[in-house]
Amino acid sequence: MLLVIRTHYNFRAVEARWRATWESSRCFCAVEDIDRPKYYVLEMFPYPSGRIHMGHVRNYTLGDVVARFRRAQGFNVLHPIGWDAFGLPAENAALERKIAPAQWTDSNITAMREQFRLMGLSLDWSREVTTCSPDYYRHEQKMFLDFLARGLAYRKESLVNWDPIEQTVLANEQVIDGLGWRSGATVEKRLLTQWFLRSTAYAEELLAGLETLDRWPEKIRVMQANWIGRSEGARARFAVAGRTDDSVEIFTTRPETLFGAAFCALAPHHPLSMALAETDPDLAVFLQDCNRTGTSEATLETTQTKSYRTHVTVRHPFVDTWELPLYIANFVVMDYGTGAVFGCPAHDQRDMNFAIMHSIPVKVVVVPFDTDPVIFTATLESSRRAFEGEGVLIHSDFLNGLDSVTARQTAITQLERTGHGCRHVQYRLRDWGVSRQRYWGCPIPVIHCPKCGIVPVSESDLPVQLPQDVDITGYGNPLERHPTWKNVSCPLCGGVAQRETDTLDTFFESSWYFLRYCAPHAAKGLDCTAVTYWMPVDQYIGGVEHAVLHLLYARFFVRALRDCGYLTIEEPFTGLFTQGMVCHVTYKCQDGNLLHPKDVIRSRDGVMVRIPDGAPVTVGRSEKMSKSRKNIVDTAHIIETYGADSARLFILSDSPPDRDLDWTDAGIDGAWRYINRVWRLGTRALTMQPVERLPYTMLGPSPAALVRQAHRTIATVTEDLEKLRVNTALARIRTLTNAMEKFADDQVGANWAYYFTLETVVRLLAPITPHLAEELWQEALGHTHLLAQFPWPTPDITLLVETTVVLAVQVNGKLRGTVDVPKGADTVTLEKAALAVPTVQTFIAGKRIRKVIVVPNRIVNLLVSSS
RNA sequence: GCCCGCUUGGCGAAACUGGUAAACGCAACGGACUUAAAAUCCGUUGGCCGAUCGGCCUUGCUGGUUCAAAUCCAGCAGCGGGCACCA
Repeated sequence: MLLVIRTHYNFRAVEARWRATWESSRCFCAVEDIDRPKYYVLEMFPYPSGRIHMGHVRNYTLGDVVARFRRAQGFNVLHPIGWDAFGLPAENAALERKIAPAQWTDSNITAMREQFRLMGLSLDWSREVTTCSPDYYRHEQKMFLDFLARGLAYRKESLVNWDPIEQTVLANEQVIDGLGWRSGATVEKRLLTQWFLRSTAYAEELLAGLETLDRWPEKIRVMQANWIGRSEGARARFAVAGRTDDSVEIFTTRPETLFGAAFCALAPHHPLSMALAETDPDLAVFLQDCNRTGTSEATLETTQTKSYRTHVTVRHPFVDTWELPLYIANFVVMDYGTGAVFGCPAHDQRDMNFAIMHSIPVKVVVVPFDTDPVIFTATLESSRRAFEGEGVLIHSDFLNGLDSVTARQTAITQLERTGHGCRHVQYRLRDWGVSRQRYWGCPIPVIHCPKCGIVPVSESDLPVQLPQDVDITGYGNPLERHPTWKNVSCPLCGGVAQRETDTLDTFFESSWYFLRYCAPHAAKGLDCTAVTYWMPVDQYIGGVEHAVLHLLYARFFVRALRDCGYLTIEEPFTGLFTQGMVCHVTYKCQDGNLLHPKDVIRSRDGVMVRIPDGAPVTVGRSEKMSKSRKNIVDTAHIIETYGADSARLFILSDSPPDRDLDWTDAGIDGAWRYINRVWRLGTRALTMQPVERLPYTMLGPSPAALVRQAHRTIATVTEDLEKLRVNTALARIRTLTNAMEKFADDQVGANWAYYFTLETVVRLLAPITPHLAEELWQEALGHTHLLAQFPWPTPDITLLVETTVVLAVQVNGKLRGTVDVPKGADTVTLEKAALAVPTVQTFIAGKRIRKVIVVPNRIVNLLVSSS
């Protein structure tokens, strides 16, 4: 059918048509094929909030560009999607709207699935996975049991944020300025027995593995390395004076400063602190006081150092007769190292501050190299600035005269020899607490039996399903309060027992969903053949906010699964791309209230005003789109007005994908205009005489130049897309379409050159604006098969070779002219050509040429001096 | 406090390994078409000076290396991100 020439592209009809064709042809469904190289591209799966936002559009469009590009390159592409469906918002919705979390989640998924479809993404919907489905979480319950059997899952007491009004545990994000987000009650710290995964067992491996991730952003690797936080040092034991059984074990990175020790301090939750409090009522009060401190960052920042001097003293590990005071201090954290420190005021600023507060004497044991110890000591004491650098040891018995690096090793050796300590590598990384006292999560499949203790649910009883009939009130844990669900008989003794009512952290589901996509309907959780074929993910794309938690948990989880025999890989994601945020300016009217972009319009004078009354509006800086800033642009509305291709094109234009992007109305208009320009280029092909393919050598000069430019564009766009530089790829394509618009002549082969160039543009645009490309491919170019299944173009490399180059000519380093020269010309020819440039001659006339620098194919620099 | 980034026209940006700074786009301005508007098309657009040809300056700031620096080095400033009583 001939295309009717119109000035406007009917995106509604075109997009709907090709979407339907792709879907019915199932051309995006992946099938394992060991004869073809695979490519696994994955965007971080969405939480089903109910609507897709611009961040999603950016994320999935980028992924789709990669998927379509790699598919065209001949890879067997896996590009799946699913839903990260457990989590707190569903419970909030249940509370606010009296709708069951499952129902709320389901209807959100239905709505979002439709919105994703409208974007024309080349997703394999046959592999859709929903994490709140028992078919999904039954497998992670099995994994949990395997972890438990291997000692990778365990229980221990841990501090949680406790809301005394809601009688519930709060996540850190739910604690705002030390208060519960809903109740406003002061949040307390409570010790609760919780489930943990032993992620610290993999600290070294997770750190070393970062070295192999050369297709990850450096920034993310640094963040993970810092998070894991490896420190080398020693543990040392200080015996408690007068109590033969008790000792205080500390960790230090500076064991060489032990002779400068002035005190020891314990965390309030240290077992010895608790033990001492039993016979010391003042200490008990102090410990209670410490528990009341909030956990938010703001609170931590303003928290004063609080400490308590106990009645006991501890003995120095190197000098048995030397006794040091023992403090309990709130700045010592229980879950790092041993929960105890020794204080060395002269060489640690925080210890110095502590010493000042408690009038503890300062003993200098390290002086900077080539410095007088007496003068230095005096200066340090008066300035009250600790010296934390390297230097020479003094007043330190067997360490005297050593440099601090050597002394560190000597001190450790001595600790080990005397049995008072040992070398130790400490990580900042903590074990992953996976317990949540929440309803909408995966139930932890264990049973608590008064006789048998913790009993795993037997495999045949999986999944442990969430009850449907829960009452979500906002108080306590709904599973705990459910009348019958938790009551079961013990699988071992058959006696009365209770289910675990904690559910798993939602990061648990996201730690293995990418494995499930490989065989989403398999009876086993992981199908070994499919996982071996598809994994690892070749290109993972998502927001930088997951740089540490999700990406680190997943890396740990895959290793834990490996050790349980599920798979053999180590790193789940060999390529990672972190996209920037989508931002928008904020609008504020004079009363200080924020206004939504749809309530604001540009007046005739060019200033922004409020829509109903024309009241002036101030434009604030561009910030990440969010409800609270009222700067969200509605995705559905944009797609409805401009079409998916325009939205995709805009979001990929201009800004490099890893940087933040400003959403502007002008920008989306510009994308829409460009789509129409390409459309018109397509319609122009229809008016041409039937096109006959001509060999390049028969083309006239101008058609030949266009064809050459098309080949060059193929080469550069391919290179750009390999590196996800979509903005520059688009700039190249635009340059080519600009040339097409200007191209008008009747030289030999003009029609062929135009047709070929149009075909090139269409093929290069296919990953970016797939509907438009498919339409032009079939309707304007006359192809009868799907472009979505057609190979990527390859440039004719013989046409990429330039015969001439523009030589820049500088005089004394300043550009004075250019000249066309044959490519590869020798230096003598280049120098001659350079000297002949008229604009150059005016600058060298009457001057002496001292030196000539010739860089073939690039530049000639003439150094002249007057006279 | 510690650790990372980043800084180029009015704006988003480009520039391979040090070799013609500002490609591509947005906005703006001028023009064509139109009764008019929109759409479209054609121009101009880093700054300063100069009638034109042209000249001088210009990649956060100050220095350095080099025939040549947005790019490399040192110091400083500003912005952003991560971690944070981590011993």
